[in-house]
Amino acid sequence: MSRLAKTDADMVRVHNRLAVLDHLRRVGTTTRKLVSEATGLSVSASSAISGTLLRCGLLEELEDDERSIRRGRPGKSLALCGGAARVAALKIAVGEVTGRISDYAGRPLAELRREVDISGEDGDRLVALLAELAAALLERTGLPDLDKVVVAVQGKTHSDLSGIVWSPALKHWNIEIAAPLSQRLGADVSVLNDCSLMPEAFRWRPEFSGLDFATLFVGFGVGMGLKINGATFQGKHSSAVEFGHINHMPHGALCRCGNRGCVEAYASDYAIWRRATGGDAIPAHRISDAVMQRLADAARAGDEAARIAFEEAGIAIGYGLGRVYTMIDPLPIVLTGSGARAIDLLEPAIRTGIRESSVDGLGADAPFILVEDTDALVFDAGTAHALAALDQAFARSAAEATEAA
Amino acid sequence: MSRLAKTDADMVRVHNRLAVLDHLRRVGTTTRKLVSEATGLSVSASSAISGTLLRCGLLEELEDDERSIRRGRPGKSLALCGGAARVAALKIAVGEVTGRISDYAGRPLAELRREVDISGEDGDRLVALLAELAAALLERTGLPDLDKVVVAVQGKTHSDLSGIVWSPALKHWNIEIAAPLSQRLGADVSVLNDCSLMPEAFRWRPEFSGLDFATLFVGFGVGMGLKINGATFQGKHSSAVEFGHINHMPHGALCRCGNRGCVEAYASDYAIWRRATGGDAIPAHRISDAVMQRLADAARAGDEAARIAFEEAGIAIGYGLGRVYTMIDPLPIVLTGSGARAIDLLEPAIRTGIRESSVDGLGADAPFILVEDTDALVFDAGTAHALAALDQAFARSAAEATEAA
DNA sequence: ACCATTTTTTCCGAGGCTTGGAAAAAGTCT
DNA sequence: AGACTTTTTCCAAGCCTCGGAAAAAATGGT
Repeated sequence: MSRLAKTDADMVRVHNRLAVLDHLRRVGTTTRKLVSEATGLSVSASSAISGTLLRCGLLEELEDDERSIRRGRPGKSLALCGGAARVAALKIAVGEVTGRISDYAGRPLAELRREVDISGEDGDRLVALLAELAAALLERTGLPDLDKVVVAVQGKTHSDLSGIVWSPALKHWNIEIAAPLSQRLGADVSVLNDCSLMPEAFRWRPEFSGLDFATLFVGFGVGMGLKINGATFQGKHSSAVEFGHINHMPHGALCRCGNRGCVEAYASDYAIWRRATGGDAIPAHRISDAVMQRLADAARAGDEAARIAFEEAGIAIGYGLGRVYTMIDPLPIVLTGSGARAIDLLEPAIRTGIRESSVDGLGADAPFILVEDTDALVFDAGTAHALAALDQAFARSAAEATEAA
Repeated sequence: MSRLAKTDADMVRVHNRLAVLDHLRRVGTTTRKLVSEATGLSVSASSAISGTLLRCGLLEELEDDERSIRRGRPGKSLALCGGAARVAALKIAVGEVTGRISDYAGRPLAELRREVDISGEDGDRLVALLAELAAALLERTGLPDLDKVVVAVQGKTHSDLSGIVWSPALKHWNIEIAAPLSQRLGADVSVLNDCSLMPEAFRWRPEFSGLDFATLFVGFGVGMGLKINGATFQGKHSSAVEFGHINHMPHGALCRCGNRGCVEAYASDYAIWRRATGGDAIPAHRISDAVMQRLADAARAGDEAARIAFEEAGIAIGYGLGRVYTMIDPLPIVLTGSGARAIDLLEPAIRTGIRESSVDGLGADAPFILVEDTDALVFDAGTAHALAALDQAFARSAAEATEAA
């Protein structure tokens, strides 16, 4: 019925603890005084909150032996205590399951990759595979258990973070992951779409602070993540921001999703490949990075068919971005995937597409930021998402810890 | 630097007062007990806050002489005190300037319409015209002054709510409105795009509570408003959600904005008219509602050219919605403008368009809610926006009022 | 070495807002 | 008129944060 709920002292406490943790995530190491300046809290409050978090074991005081430059009592350095918790970011993709485990400070502890044909797996076996991967990761670190797990999935996921609706990596539909995996691992599990999760990787990076932007993956598929009004966008029904399936051309090229004219049907690896090689069917298997690399080299060397394929891909991406810009606003783009490696071939066409499809050509000069390692980006994003969830939980539960002291 | 700011008792007080005001806006009249139940506040707190707001003159106790049905002490009815403030919603459109003044309870007090050719006006004269309109409205009500004014504009407005970037109603660009009009009227002024403002009209309507939806205006232009994650979307750079200028067809029909293939170039009055009459130029003058009505009747009577014109309009709208749905999520649509009157001609094509352009045809069954009176919708929206701003201001300043008592 | 200076941290009382329970108020029902 | 029920008010208590004072920990100068 009513939309606005009350607030009380509890909320204030939770919010302010979160503000302190958030500041620490941004700067890595700080002092009570600096916390006070960054958050606007009084030094007394900053000191009190830091003390509580220290007693909870979330923070630790560092023994810094560097002689201070300035006069006066040097501030005691505070940092997130890595040992306070462990999180895992797992990734389900075509033909592989990968994962990274990190400590509470965000430091990676171990990474693992399993190349397996998972296409035929049902829910039970997929969960078992993920659990086994998590166990193997834990074993490498010698640590006992996990506190939070994020599963990033190629494909559409449920908006309640419970599992997979559909994935190109799997034949089965509607696979429940979160609940059974959570039971196995004894940790909270969230399942999200890999592309829409990507902006989380920049959550605490100072150069992206307060900035709205989009992440764009161009590869075997085309996907987008949106950071808007300071929050990573999540749809109500599905993982959303299906940029690859925004229609580019009515009744256009055939897309994997069954529709015609999607951006993906022009800009994904398979679309570029089939356009360059003269077909119009969807290849049964994934086009390898090596093949795409050769195709790009051919285009650079003057192969007309290849050049046109990349150009049309760029136009489709550009029109898609222009449409997004018209709706939302021009945004900087973080670009990753095989498209990032072929940016020299794509960029002019992308900018042409934006210019032709947005009012006054707005956004045609939006900056592109290239990220080479897509896997690392997804791990960073999943880890950040997991840590943010933990911070929230810890800020809430620190109430009990206060009494324990 | 840091994103999360501190919270303290002041914030709690402001937030909770706002919760009480918000509840009152939703239900109209309430009691202290009901406030407590709706907000989650204790009855003591609810009573204390109500008392403060009463002393501030924002609320009033009603003498309800109806005999209570239930046993026990009857709750004393509380309602927003209309006399606490006055707000105006002004509207700038092609060939007219209109306005409505309302009291703090949201009751309309007067409406006025000036049909004038404003196309050649510069900033000063436009501000003077608006000020004169506001003064005339005030005079009708016999009230002294305004507390908040919202100006809804056809066209693009600055995201800082300061004025107009460009409007089809005006020849001049970049007209500053808020600051000079505010100085004249002695009230805070906000300038917003009419279409993106529309969702505000439903801010406190119970059937839209907590619901994300879009408002779609189809008429002389095509515009959209977006309520998303509980907030009315506002772009960072411009008024945004330029649905009418989302590209429908690369290199397609010529649009007023200079681009080719915009949704507006297929779905607006002028687009439908020129398609039906066989031209491809943009008519110099606005197509009247009467002409559009006749065109619709012709289509219903079997005129093939007219039928196709409406069908192509529907397809363009449908593809546009499908693209939005693919990005965000399927949303209910509140439809208004001449397009709402021709919904019988448009709807099948719109749904076809959505089906062909969204993954799995998702959203093809999204509900359409028709609103006949577009002017009233904009006034409702402007008034709600103004009242929400006042509530926020009052909740903040009630601090001083506490001491005054 | 020693003391003044500077800066950070801790400690303590005060103030503000909400809470929960008790008391008061204002009706209905028998 | 008295019992009962429900709403409202009143008051002590609990949690935060804030501001200032005191303590702590380093540097710089003599």
